[in-house]
Amino acid sequence: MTILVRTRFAPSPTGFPHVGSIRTALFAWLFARHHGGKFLVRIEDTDVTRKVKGAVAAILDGLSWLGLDWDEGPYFQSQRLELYHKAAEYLVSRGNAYYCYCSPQRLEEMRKEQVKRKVPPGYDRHCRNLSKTASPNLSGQKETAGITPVLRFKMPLTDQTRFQDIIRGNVVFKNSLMDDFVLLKSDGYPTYHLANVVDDHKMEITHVIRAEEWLPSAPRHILLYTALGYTPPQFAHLPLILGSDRSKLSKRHGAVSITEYRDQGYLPEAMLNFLGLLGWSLDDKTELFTQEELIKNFSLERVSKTAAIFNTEKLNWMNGVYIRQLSLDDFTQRAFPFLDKDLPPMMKRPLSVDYVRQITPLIQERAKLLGEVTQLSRYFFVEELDYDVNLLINKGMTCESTIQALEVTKERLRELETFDAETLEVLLRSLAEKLKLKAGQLFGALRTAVTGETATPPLFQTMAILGGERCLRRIEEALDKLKKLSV
RNA sequence: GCCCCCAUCGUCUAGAGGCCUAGGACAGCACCCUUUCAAGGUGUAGACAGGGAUUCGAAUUCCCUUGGGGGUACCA
Repeated sequence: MTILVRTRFAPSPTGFPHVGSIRTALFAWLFARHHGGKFLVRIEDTDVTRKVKGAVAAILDGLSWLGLDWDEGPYFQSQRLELYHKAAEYLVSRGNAYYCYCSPQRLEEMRKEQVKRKVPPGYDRHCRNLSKTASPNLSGQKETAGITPVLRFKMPLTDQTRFQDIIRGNVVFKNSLMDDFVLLKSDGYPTYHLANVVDDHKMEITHVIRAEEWLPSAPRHILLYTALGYTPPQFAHLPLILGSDRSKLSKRHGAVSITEYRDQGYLPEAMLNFLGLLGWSLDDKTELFTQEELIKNFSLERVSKTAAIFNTEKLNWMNGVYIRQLSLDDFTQRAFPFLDKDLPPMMKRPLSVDYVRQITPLIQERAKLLGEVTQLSRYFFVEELDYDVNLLINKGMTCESTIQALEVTKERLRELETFDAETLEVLLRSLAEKLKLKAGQLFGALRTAVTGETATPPLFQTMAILGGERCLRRIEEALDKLKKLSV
């Protein structure tokens, strides 16, 4: 009998979807899909104070954007409180949990004291034996005095807890070093530990795939499963994603939310590919994967143990590869919203799709991000060019020789009947020769005159799209600038 | 401090005792192509953290040191 694989992605809605957490989702999803299992989404919203509005929608958007579809959920822990309370009661009845009346102040002082004395910090188990040693109605007294207790797990004082992590192998923790952690907070919500264990069991999760930061909690969870009479699932603790300074990737390192990457113009295919390779690899050479190939080849056995730095350079390269692979229509369609958003608002809308489609072939292989498209093609849209006159004067040329070259060119262009790239090339190459200029010198001056840039797509194609009229006008303007400079 | 995890080029990684004078990719550099910029091509530089042990033989196994990271909450 083969067991159906069930994995889950369990983010807390305390912020926007971090690429690290999305990478975790991706691996859990890939694992489920590879095994023909189920993938579910569960929102761990048990911290009322840290909830961020819009976070759930952003998380779900991020998943959908990458094509990570889920079979169940999203479940919300805040709607499942009863389940956790039942589990808590069970633990109390079995003597595996107890109420704790210690005030936050007392706990804080205790912690300070422990740090000062250099002993391992942790709850001192002050209330652990309260119900047995004190009078039976003590709890009643405390509660009427306005103290709402928390529920703590009664940690075994001896022995060790060990488990087999799929990625890390055998891991062992001493029970005596773990404190009696909180299961139920005084506001009635469960902590992560309780809710997570109860839900993973109830949802029949077979493989808990999560980041390494959870590794130290794993033994607590295993003890909880056991105390609850559950069979623990398999665990796979993924390596962390680090920022360039080797600390856990965070806002300080720049963009961390998957939605930010989307908005900058990264392609979901590229993002998926890149994230898939962060901590996992197939072999020593394959870099490019489609979603299907990722699913087909993914395995937890090939996930590395080492934390990985998020390498934006490589992401950019990969995104460029994916952009170049797009069909022209697809690229145009994807670039369009960026042009629409980034071009000056006073320009008339809607933008001409036909015109945009003339330009995109020239931009496609030059853009690494869709967000760069506007900047790379501005002069095709904006009438006014703003550039430094000196850029018109190329190496080995003077203001005068440039003026002369542009004057002649202008005249010749004016006589032209067909203003296409081939005609322009024939004309301008021979013209450069006649003017005794290197092709680059003439073309360079012309390029700046016509686009205001020193780096553009091939000149003749660019001019053809711009059209004769606009080119002549811009050459005229360039000449004006040059003449002002020479007086 | 204590606990846990990890350790191959700057970065992502391949490597599961001889195939390794350690392979690939990004980034770097050089050259080629070329009207500029890209793209592409060719080439180059660049790593097994250190020390022991096991073995005929170690990047690969074990131990120690060092380094890095994570955890240590009525946060997840």
